[in-house]
Amino acid sequence: MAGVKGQVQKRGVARRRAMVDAAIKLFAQQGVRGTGVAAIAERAGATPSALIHHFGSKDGLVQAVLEEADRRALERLSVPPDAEPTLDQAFDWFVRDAEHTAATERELAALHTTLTAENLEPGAALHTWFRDRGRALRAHLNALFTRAAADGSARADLDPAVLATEVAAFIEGAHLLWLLDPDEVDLTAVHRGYFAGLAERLRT
Amino acid sequence: MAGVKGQVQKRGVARRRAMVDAAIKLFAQQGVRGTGVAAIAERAGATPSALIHHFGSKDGLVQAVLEEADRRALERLSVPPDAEPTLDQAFDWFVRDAEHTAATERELAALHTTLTAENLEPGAALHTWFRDRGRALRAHLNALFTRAAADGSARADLDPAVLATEVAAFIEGAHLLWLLDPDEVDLTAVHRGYFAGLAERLRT
DNA sequence: CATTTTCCTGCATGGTCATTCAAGATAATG
DNA sequence: CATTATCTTGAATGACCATGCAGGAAAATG
Repeated sequence: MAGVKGQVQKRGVARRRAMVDAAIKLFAQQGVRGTGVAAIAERAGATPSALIHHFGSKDGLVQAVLEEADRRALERLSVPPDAEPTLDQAFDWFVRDAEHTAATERELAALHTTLTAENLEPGAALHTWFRDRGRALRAHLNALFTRAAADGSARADLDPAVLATEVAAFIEGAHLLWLLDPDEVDLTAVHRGYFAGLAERLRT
Repeated sequence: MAGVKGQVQKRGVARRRAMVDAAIKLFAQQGVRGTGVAAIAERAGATPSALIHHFGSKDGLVQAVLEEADRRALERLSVPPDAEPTLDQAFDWFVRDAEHTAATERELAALHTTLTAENLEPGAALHTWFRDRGRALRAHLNALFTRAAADGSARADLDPAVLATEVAAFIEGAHLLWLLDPDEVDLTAVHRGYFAGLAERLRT
C-alpha cells in the first residue's frame, strides 16, 4: 500500500485519483459487486495489479471511493455542519440541492442509491456505514423540527422524529425514482412541490 | 426447458416452486448479481444443473421470480385493478399495505427495492420492467388526484402529476429506509403521518 | 551518479461463475 | 410391462474474478 511512509509522488496521486474516479462511475452504474477491478483499472488506463498496489485490495478502493464521495458531498454543502437554519432555509436548501443534483451530479446520487441498496442486509460490508448515515440525517432533521416547534415557527403537535423520517424517505425516494426514470420524473419540481406542501402543513 | 410439451409432473412443479422461493429470498438479500445459481439450488435441495434444466438459464429464473412476485403482490391487493377509490380509501389502503408489509412481507419489499436499484441504468436487463412499473403506479396516482380534483373532494390547484410522483417517492423511500434500519424506522407510523398530512393539505 | 523508494506490468494462482453434456433415476402412458 | 417423457445428477468447460509475486521502470534522495 502506498503512502504509508516515504514520499508521495505526484504521478501516483494522479493515478489514484483516476482510479477512484473510474470506480465511482462504474460502482454507480453497476454496483460494487457488479464491477471488476479489471474494468476499473482499464478505465483509469492501468492494470489490475496497479490498482491493488495502490489500494491494497478491492475493499480498500471501495473505502477510498466512500471517503471521496463524502468529501465531494461536504464540499458542495458550503454550510457549516453545526449551523442551525430555520425551516424555510433548510427547505430551500433541500430544493436547491435537488436542483444541483439534477443538473450536474447524477453520478454521486447514483453511487449513493446503488450502494445503499447493495447494503440493506445487516451482514453486508457497508451496512453500518449507510445505516448510521441515515440515522445522522434523521437526527439532524429531528433537531430542526424540534427547534422550529420550540420557537413557535411551526406547529408543535407533530412528532418530530416521524416527520424527520418522512422527509428523509421522500428525498431518498425522489432520487431513486429520478435515477430510474429521469425523463418522466422531475427531481426539482417534486422537491418544490413537497417542501411547499410541508411548509404549509407546518404553518397551519 | 420443462413444460413446453407433454405433461407436467408434480415433483417438478414442487421443485420449481422451491427454487423460485429460494431465489426470491436470496435475490432479496444479495441481489441477482450477488447470488449464484449454486446457492439457490442448494437452498432448494437440488443442484445447479437441475435449476438450469427447469428454467433454461439464470435469466429464466429471474423472469420466473419476477412473475411470481407480481402474482403475490396482486394477490394481496384484494381490490380490482380498475377500481376507482376515493382519496381517503386510497390513502387508507396505502397505510394498511405498509402495515402488512412491515408485519409479514419484508422479503417481497426487499426484492423490489434491491432489484430496482440493481437496474437503474438504462442498459440493465430489467431496467424497462421497473421503469414502466413505476410509470404505471404514478399514472394510477395521477388519475386518483385528477378525479378527486374534478369532483371537488380535493383542491384543484396542485399538479396531479407532481403529486403522484411525490407520493410514489415517499412510499419508495420509506420502504428503503425501513429495510435499511427497521429498528429505528417505523414503516407504519411514517405512512400514517405522511398520508394524514397529505389529506389535510388536499382538503385545505 | 548511486541508492532507495515508489510505481507499474506480465504472469500465475486458486476461486467462483453459468452453462453443457452424458447418463441414470423416476414417473406417466399405452 | 414396455415405452416414452420428465426429472436429476456428476463431471467437465471456459470465462471471469481478486489477488500474489518477481522483476523492471521511473522518480526522488543523498
